[in-house]
Amino acid sequence: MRDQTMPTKLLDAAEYRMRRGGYNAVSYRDLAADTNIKSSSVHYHFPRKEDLGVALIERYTKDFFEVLDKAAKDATTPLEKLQAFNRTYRNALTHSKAVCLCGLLAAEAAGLPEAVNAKVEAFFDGNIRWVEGILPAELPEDEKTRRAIVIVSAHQGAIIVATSMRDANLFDSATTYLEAQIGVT
Amino acid sequence: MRDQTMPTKLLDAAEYRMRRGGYNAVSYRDLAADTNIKSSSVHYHFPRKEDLGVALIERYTKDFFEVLDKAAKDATTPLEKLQAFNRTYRNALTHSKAVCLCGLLAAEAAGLPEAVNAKVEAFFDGNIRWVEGILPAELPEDEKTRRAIVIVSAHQGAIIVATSMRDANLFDSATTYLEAQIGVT
DNA sequence: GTCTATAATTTGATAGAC
DNA sequence: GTCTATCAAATTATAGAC
Repeated sequence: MRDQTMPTKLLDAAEYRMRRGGYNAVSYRDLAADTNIKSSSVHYHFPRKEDLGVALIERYTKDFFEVLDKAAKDATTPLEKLQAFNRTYRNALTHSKAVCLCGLLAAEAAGLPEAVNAKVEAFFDGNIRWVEGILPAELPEDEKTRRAIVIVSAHQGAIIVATSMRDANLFDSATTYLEAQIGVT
Repeated sequence: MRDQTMPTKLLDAAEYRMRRGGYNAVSYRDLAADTNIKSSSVHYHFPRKEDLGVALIERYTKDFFEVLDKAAKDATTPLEKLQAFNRTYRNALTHSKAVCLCGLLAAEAAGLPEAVNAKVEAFFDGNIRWVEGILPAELPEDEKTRRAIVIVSAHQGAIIVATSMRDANLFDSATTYLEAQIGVT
């Protein structure tokens, strides 16, 4: 694995902090300390905090859908595809031991720059459309939309509840039940 | 309606701000301005911010379960009781146009005082146990727990997704589907 | 209970040298 | 690209008068 560029190191540090404490839990001085440069140098890469936030969500969203598409690559049935979606969220919880960046920022929306909120909305819009696309073709469009929203909402809620109760098994309890319903027409 | 005491006014202002921007979006100076006193006077009522946070979650939790029990008072079937639970969350979204205080603080947990996190956990624990209590008696305990977690998670997620997408109907789309499953044994 | 005054720290951000 | 130096504003919090 070759050396990371400074912007990448900064985004890594920012993602770690922001997914645990939220937007305001990330400061330029913390990021500078994390990457062994000075805070003024952080401003060179991301002039305003809003720029950092937007870049972070863009990378997070891109990575999310790459992992998701890879996980769903060999899946053929709606159930297998839903399991790939589930694993992608579960991996975020297991490996990062943190909530979804966009779930957290969505909750904090009122205090955030509009450019940041727009990127968060796009993440959810993409999530819902992806899930709509894997549901059984015979379902009517509005029913697909409804179920996609349930599935995305339940995954977002499950990752928050599991994190709060410090028990990752709660995530599986919540999402396994969803799987049992996916095939039902 | 008689005059509110200053602690109540402060908690009202704090709840409004915290449910929109999170824990760090609430400052003593903002609360002082909201209630027409000085920030040092706010410290008289809540010496440390942690005290304010704990008091706010305690009140929020008490109010939540009072509204919930009242809404479920005349409900007899599991479905009717679930609908009361659903209405309680939906009211929070409709009237406050904000996410659940505890859902937001759970997501920000890593940056918050331990006393605050403990109160947030207790809110979720109470939520899950309440829903377990309304599920059909013939279900095995572990299945009741599983379904309670799905229901609480889905409501938390739905309020966040609906807020982010600025469409309260998404909340109904997500939760109506849950209702259709409640009676299934 | 509320005020004035103030302390100590942190924050996002900029100017200009190397 | 990174540094030193600095800034203005905001933050939590305290001391002491009324």
